[in-house]
Amino acid sequence: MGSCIGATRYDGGVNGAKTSNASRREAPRGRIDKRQAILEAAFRTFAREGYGQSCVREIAAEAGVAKPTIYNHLGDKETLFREAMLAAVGRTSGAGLAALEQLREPDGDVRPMLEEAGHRVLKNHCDPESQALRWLLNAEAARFPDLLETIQREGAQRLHDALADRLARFALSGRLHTSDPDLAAEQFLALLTGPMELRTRLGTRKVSDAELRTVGRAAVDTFLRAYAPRAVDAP
Amino acid sequence: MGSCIGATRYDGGVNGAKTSNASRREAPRGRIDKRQAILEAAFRTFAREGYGQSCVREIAAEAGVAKPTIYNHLGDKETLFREAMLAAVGRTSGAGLAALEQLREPDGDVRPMLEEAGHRVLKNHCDPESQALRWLLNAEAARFPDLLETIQREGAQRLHDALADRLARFALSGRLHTSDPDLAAEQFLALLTGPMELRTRLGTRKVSDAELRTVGRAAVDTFLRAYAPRAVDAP
DNA sequence: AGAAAGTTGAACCGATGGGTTCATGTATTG
DNA sequence: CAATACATGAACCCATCGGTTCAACTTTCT
Repeated sequence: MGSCIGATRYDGGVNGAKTSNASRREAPRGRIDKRQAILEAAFRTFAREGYGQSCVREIAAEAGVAKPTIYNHLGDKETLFREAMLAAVGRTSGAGLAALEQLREPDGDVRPMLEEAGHRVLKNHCDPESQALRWLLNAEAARFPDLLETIQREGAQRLHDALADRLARFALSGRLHTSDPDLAAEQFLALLTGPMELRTRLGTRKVSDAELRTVGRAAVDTFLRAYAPRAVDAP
Repeated sequence: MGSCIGATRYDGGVNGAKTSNASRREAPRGRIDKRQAILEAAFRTFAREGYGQSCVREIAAEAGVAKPTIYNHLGDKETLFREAMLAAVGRTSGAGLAALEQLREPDGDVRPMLEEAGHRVLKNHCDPESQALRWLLNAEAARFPDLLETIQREGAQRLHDALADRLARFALSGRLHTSDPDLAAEQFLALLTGPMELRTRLGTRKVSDAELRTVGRAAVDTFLRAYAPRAVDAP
C-alpha cells in the first residue's frame, strides 16, 4: 500500500509547510500550480458538459496534465468535483457580497442605492461562472447532498443574511418600513432573481445588460412601493 | 429495413386507428397500455436517479416490461426521455392553470382570492412531480435545448400568461393598480416561487403546508402593498 | 552529483450500459 | 385452427469510462 513510487496522495491543506523551511520560495510550488490548474480545468469542463458527461481524460487534457496526476492530487472523480465546486463558490460568493457593500452608506437616498446594488447582484447572478455553479449544484444535488448544503450556505444564504443586515439598518434609521428584515431580504432577492429563470431560459440564454437594468429597476420599484416608510399612524 | 418481425417501431400518434375498424374496442389496446406504463415508469425512474444514471434495464423493470419492448415503442433513450418529459408536463401544467381559475370571479375581495390562488400555485410548484420535472429540465437543459423551450412554454410561460390575463382584468375593474400586468404577474410569481429555492434546498427538502401558507401570505401582502389601488390623483 | 518526489504517457482492467438479435411464448384476429 | 403481431428474456456486441500500473523522465532538495 504505502509504497513510495507515485502513491503519495498529496491531499492535505493548501498551507505548504513541508519538511524543510529556510528558503522563502514556497515548497510545493510545482504541486500547488498543478492542483490549481486541475481544479480550474475541472470546473470549466464540468460547467461545459455536466458531471456525468465529463471524463477525467478530458479534464486532464484541459488542464494540460496527465491523468495519473489528477488521481495523485485528488483521490477520485467525486472529490475532484467537490473540490472544484468549493473553489468555484469561493471565487463567486465574494462578488455577491461585494455587491451589497455599498448599502453601508449611512445616509443617501435608498432608491439609487438599492438600484445599484440590485443591478450588481443581478449581474453576478447571471455571470456564467455563477450560473454554471448553480446549474451543476442543482443537477447533482441528489448525488452530493452535503455539497448542496455547504454551497448554499456559503452562497445564497450569506447573500441573504448580508442583505437582511443592511435592510435592518435601513429600517432602524427610518428609511425603510418593515419589522422583518429577513422577509424583506428574501422578497427583494426574489424580485431580483426570480424573473431571470424564465428570461434566461434556465441559464441557456444570455441577457443584455439593459434587460438586467430593467428588471432591477422594476424590482426596486415594487419593493419600495411595498416597503417605503409611509405616513406614521402613531399619535 | 421494414421487415415484420419485431422491427415495426410503433411510434406514431396516440390516436389508434390501425388497419381494421368495425369493433368499438380500440385497436392497439395492449400497445397503448404498454406505452403509457413505459412512459410513466421512465419518468419515475428519471426523476429518482437523473437521466444519465437511469439505465434502460431499470426502466424496463419498473414498467414491468422487457427491454426490447421499450426500444420497440420508443426508438432510443433520448426519445424515451423526451416523451416521458412531455407527458409529465402535460400532467402537471394543468394543475398550475387550474390554480388561477378562481381568479375569474368578477367581484369579491382581491386579497383572499390572491391568497388562495397563490397557495395553490405554491402547492403545485412544490409538488414532487412538478419539482422533478423542473429538476430534470434544468439538469438536462444543455443536452435537450428544444425540449427546454417547449416545456417552459407549456409550463411556466402559460402560467405567466394566464396570471397576467387575470391581473389585467383586475386592473381594468379598478381592483389593482398597474399599467403592466405582465410585469405584475412576473413579480407575483417571483414573490411566490423565488423564496422556495432556498427554503426547499433546491427541491431536496419538503416543506410543510403551513410554511407554504406563510410564504404565500407574505407574497400577497407585499404584492398588494405595491399594487393595491391607492387614492387616485385624477381630477 | 545523487536521492527523493513528482510527472508523464501508454497500456491495461473491470464494470457499466446502450442497443441488437433471436428463439420462444402468448394474445388477438380472420 | 392458423396466421399475424407483439412481448419476453437472455445472450451478445461494442464503446466508454473510472481507476491502476509501470517504466522512463524531470524537477527539487541536500
